[in-house]
Amino acid sequence: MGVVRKTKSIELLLNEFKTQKTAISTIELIKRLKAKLNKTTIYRMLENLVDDGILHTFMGHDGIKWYAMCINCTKSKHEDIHPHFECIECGEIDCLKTEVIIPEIQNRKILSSQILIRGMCEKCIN
Amino acid sequence: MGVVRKTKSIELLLNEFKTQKTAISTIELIKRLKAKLNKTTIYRMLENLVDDGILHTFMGHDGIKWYAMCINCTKSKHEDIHPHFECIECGEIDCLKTEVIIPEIQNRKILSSQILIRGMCEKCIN
DNA sequence: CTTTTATTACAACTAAGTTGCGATAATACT
DNA sequence: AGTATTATCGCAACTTAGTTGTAATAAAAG
Repeated sequence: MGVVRKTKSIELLLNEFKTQKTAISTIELIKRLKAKLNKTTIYRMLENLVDDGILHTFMGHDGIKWYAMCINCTKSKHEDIHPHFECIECGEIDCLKTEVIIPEIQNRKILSSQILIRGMCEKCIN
Repeated sequence: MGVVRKTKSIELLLNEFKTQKTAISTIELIKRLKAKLNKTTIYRMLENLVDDGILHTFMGHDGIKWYAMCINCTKSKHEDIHPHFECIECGEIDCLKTEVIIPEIQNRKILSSQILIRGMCEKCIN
């Protein structure tokens, strides 16, 4: 349904994504905001913000959900077909601008793709 | 630790992967084998078979685990760096031979990558 | 055939995420 | 501004995938 009202909760949640450029997992958000927000509220807000094209979501390697700010997304068109990079050292995940080309496959129709690259980030490589 | 003994349970489980070439999710395996095997046993066997390089595992889009037979894997070297294709119509997932090139990224070290392509499979495209 | 110990079943648990519903608070309306 | 409407929120209870501890079972070694 998307976000209709400008509430304090939405402001609090979006503030997390404004002060941090990298992706944030649901469990991390719940941990950070548990003093002020109920986890159900957080789950529902995240869903609404994805509907509105403000956030996009993807899976980490261990099957938990991550969210990050959309850059060129609108309500109707999610341009989140970029790869994500997960550092195995610090656990941080961010969006990559790197374009990965998925070749056509005979007799199949590709609709979307999720690419999770794992390795060492700039900070942890040294 | 890997598989040490040839038990009826292992035979039953591997039989599922012999009669079906595509990947199978844990919940599907538990459903199919629940009359004969306990779910804990299934989870532990799957873990062992991955250790042995017989199966490889990856995440579906909804965060549940899938397993498939390895083709060129050994105990020490998992060559499962291929993409997986999930049909949004029938839900089946299979391994692709298609090679996807992940470009180098400045100041980062890539160690592995998971690629999940979603779309319509041969059967469902018509 | 006995002993060793990997394997299995069972029950109880954990953790991520969901659902239903009454209470609260944005926003619209007069 | 004051009231009505209804989106949003909090709480409790639930669901589901996966894990852990432990006693019983069964490969396979001696």
